[in-house]
Amino acid sequence: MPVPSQRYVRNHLLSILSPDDYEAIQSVAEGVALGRRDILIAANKSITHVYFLESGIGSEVAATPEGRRIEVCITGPEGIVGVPLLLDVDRTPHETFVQIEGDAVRVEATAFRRLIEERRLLRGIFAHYAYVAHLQTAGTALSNGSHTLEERLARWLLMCHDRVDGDEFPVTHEFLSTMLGVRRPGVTTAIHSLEGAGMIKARRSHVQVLDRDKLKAAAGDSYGVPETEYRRLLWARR
Amino acid sequence: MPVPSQRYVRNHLLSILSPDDYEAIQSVAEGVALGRRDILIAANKSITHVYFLESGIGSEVAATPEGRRIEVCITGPEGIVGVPLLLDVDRTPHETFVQIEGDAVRVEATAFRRLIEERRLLRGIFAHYAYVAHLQTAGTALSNGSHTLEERLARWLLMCHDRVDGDEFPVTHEFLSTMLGVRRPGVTTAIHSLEGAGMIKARRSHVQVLDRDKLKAAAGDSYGVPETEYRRLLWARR
DNA sequence: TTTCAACCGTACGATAGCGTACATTTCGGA
DNA sequence: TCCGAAATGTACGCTATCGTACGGTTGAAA
Repeated sequence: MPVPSQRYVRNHLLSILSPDDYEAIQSVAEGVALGRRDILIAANKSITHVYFLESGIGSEVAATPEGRRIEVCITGPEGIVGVPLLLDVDRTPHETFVQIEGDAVRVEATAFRRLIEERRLLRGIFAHYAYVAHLQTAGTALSNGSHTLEERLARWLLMCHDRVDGDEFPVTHEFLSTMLGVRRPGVTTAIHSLEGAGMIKARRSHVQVLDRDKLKAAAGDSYGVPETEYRRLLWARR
Repeated sequence: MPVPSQRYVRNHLLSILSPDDYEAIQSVAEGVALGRRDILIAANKSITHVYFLESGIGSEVAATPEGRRIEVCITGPEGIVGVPLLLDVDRTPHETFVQIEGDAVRVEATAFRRLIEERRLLRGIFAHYAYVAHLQTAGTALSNGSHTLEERLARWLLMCHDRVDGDEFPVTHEFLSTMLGVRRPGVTTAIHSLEGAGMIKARRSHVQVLDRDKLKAAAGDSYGVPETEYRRLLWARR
């Protein structure tokens, strides 16, 4: 698959690069389609590529040796999958997989390392994203520790909504329950509650956001901190 | 206060730098004493310095506009306080304060930026630490979402124990309750439970670790992932 | 030496979420 | 068109933790 010209690239980080930096990336990048559950970064294996999502969503999951899993960060077309490589780290105990299918521009690890080493501005922009990802993970820690399931669910739906086209996206209760680290029936009732308040519409394997403002209210202060910082650091940069 | 020679420096990151890199840092650094509750990085204000702790512990706290607070990461002499600066970010919504008093070597922000820009190896080592800090925050998210209070408390005590000299350190139940995002009486009973099992000894405003192995068992899989990665990435480097 | 604020112990009803089980609905493929 | 697996709805007793309140203890400062 071809890599789009910068004019048409949908990944926000790529779109704000200098034309020169973009060309440098383009010359070593390739386009790929991402299917649901594809593993982009496998746990404890060498990281082969970084991915700039053009559409779809990737999920980073923290795991313990005993097999406990929970989502700590999600990335869509606003970011980059493969933050460890940015930090000169070749592999990670976490796994990142495709939560919602889409397309991506990807760069092989060695080429990527060379690029960020040689290009200061490129490195700076990606570093900013790495920091926002840290804020998001910290926000997840905050939420997991002190918000109700309903608030956390609302936060999660908002974060997905930010990253997809349109108001609807595929997701099952079962999937949500492992991402949030709660029971599946707990998700079912929480979804009913949001649905009853007219914020969303749930159909088998899908959720549609009906009233984003109400959903924000339901999320309370669990939503917004990393989003604000993203805007401050990564909007309208060049 | 003077900055020690590399031979005697206690901060692990500084100790593994090349002599040349250390000298470069030393020439722009100063020694400071850190008192309990001193704020090293204030929320939403320009970051003035990075701190290499020589002793003591710093706490990074995520906060929302509404005032909700919870600890997401702690740093002792194994790390660096001021990760945002590493990532080219000048300020952050989080606050970092001194949890246990001690000493530090600190470097003014502008000088630090110049150093990491010019020195590739320095940048690499610090980037590795930034990644371990991300793992720790992710571990906090995992724990907050899926471990019991007793497991989380055990994890927290182990992480402190790793960073102080000796087996005893100052901490109040009240403080722990805000760090863990739980009720203060909840901490009291959890501490009693660990104490009853002979893992720790609690005195007014202090905790002493008696049996680290048992404490590890009590923490279950909440403890260990970032610690293992720290060893892989940052032990015996030069 | 006294005082008082900080710290700690404990209790009790309330509740969010758990673990589990099982029935029902939906949809894609044979 | 039918079947089976996946997804969803619901129920029930259980447990961890909450919110709150209050009394006891300790140690540093006056």
